Amino acid sequence: MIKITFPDGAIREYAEGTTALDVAKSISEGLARKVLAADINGQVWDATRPINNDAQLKLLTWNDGDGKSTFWHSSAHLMAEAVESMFPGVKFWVGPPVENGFYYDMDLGGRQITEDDLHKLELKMAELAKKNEVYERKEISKSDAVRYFTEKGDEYKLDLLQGLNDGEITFYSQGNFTDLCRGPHIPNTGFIKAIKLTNIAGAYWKGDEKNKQLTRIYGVTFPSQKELDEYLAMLEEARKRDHRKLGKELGIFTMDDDVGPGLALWMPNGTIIIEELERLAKETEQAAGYKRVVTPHIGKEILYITSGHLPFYQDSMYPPMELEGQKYYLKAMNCPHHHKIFAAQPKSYKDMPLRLAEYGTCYRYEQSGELFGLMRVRCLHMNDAHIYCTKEQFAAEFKAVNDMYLKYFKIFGIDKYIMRLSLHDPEKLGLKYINEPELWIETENLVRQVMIENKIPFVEVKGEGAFYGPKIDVQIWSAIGREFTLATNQVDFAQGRRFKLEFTNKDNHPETPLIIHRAPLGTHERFIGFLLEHYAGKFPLWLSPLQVKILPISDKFMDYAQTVLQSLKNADIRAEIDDRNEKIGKKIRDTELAKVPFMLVVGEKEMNENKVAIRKQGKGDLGTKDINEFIAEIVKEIKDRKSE
RNA sequence: GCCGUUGUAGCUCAGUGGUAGAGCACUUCCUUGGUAAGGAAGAGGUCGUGAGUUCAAUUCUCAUCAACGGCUCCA
Repeated sequence: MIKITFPDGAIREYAEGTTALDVAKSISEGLARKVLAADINGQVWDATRPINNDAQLKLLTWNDGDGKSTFWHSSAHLMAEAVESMFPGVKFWVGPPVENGFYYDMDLGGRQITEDDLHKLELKMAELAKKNEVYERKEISKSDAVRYFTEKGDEYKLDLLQGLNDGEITFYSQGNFTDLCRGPHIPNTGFIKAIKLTNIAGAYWKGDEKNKQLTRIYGVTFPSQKELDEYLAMLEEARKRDHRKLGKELGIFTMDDDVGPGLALWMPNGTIIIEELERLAKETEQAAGYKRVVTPHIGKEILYITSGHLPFYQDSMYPPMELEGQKYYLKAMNCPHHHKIFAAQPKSYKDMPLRLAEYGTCYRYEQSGELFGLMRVRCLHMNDAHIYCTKEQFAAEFKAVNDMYLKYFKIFGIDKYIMRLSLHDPEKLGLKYINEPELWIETENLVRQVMIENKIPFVEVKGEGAFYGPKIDVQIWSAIGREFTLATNQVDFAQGRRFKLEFTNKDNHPETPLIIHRAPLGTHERFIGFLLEHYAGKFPLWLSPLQVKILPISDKFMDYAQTVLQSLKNADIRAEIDDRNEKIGKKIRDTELAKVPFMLVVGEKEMNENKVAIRKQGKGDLGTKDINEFIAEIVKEIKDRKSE
């Protein structure tokens, strides 16, 4: 007998070789029908795999992350079985679960798969799922595994085998499909009741663009049709929040073929938001001791040779223009210009820290396939600043920048984000990263220390650093689930020396400053793209391009509407009159859909009492008020930048 | 940049080897209406661009540009 310990601490005895499924059955048949896998001593196992020793056991169902992953991993195998039946000879690479479903990478041997095929594959999968095919686990020796895939001529699985040791190799089979796989899997295919293959994509083998491109099929499956329907409805809702759709509807920005890809044109409504954001940034930075500067959009080649950007990023800069025998580049970053401002006058330790801020316009020749609405563009306006400081000042300055992030996040009600400490990859020193191994370690520790001391939660990721130093990136997600860096706070130990930046320290010796690059509001493009999705287009009052719309009941009250408009304008409130020849219901509907925060309905009653009938977007009728009282209230709301 | 898909009116989308349609938006007229769509009429597109096949191309083929879904990349 063996002892099984349950999550609640209960211990029960079972025969040696019992399975998680047996355990579940001993509790209830209903539970057994839902068990997908089991957590045995912290490892996820097949529910049907014999347990031979005492163990901690947690039964995993659809409601557990690991249960879901197992379900989707098994679905990938089911899809592979269907693909193999339709495309004999197909070779598979890997097929893992992902955040919302699974994919499988495959080499179709020159054949093409179409959207029509996806539907056929779904039907085939459903047919196979109904057979309740059991996922069978088999331990196999490395030599047998190598022989199996050599006979099959499958170079991909042979490549995978290279990295595995004898004794840790398992095969899983269901129906006619056998795959090299560490598992685990759900008990049988019958659990998979609802199937949607979402798209076909190319994916480089091992994620390296020099390698062959494989075909990747993405899909998602569920234990019931209802859950699939809910998922599809959720996607539909997300699409409604897509900043590209909302940006067009609300007249925020537009793109035009004749201007060029990735070059957003800010329309009047979008420009109002930009100006409000810049006002916020200016106020905040001034209070935090920053000084504003303005620099040109271009610079000579030598500037970017000195900064060290050119060898790393030449391909993603717009090609240079030649004038007077000199090459000029459109600036892809503001730092070199700012460094030159630092260098323009001699500095002493008394000038430090020096914080130079600019909403700088940068141009980056991003790869065509990378462009994505406002989130990834070729012309961007960065909430940029560079802080030149001594080593002693660094921790306080770095923390102050982090505090500024948090202050902004509070204003915008941003609570879903992750701070990521982005580190260098030692294997890519000299290639992607400045070849200063010790300085890397030193500054990375410096940043890590600041984060730990200030108890700021963060994750660490290797290979995401800037070429000149480590950074803290704030990661956010767009409405359709793509991950983006919203803000960034970077340490630079390289450029100060490269530009021979110096200040005279207390001992009257020249010293090179540390530099912090920071952009808490990211770029206007990405930030407004994010805000559109964050607010679903319903901007808070202070950011809303149009704050108040006046809706006269009929044109008899147009004169009164004009006096109301004038009062609002005198208080710097962005307001308009809906002077169309339409009924009030129609005007309300259109103004609601345009997401204007306040509507003021004015008719005979209001005119006689010098009042306005207030209607709030999404909230409906709020009753009447004296016009000055209303103005006083919303002026305060605007000034406080209330996010609701 | 790579793989795949798409491109018809301002927007959302039908449609066809014989040079095009709907709804909304827009304009005009009627209506002057009290909290999410009043009525009528009208205007608007060389069907992304270029070439080829054809008696004839928006439709078929190729190229190109752009967008979209991914991959790679992101100072």
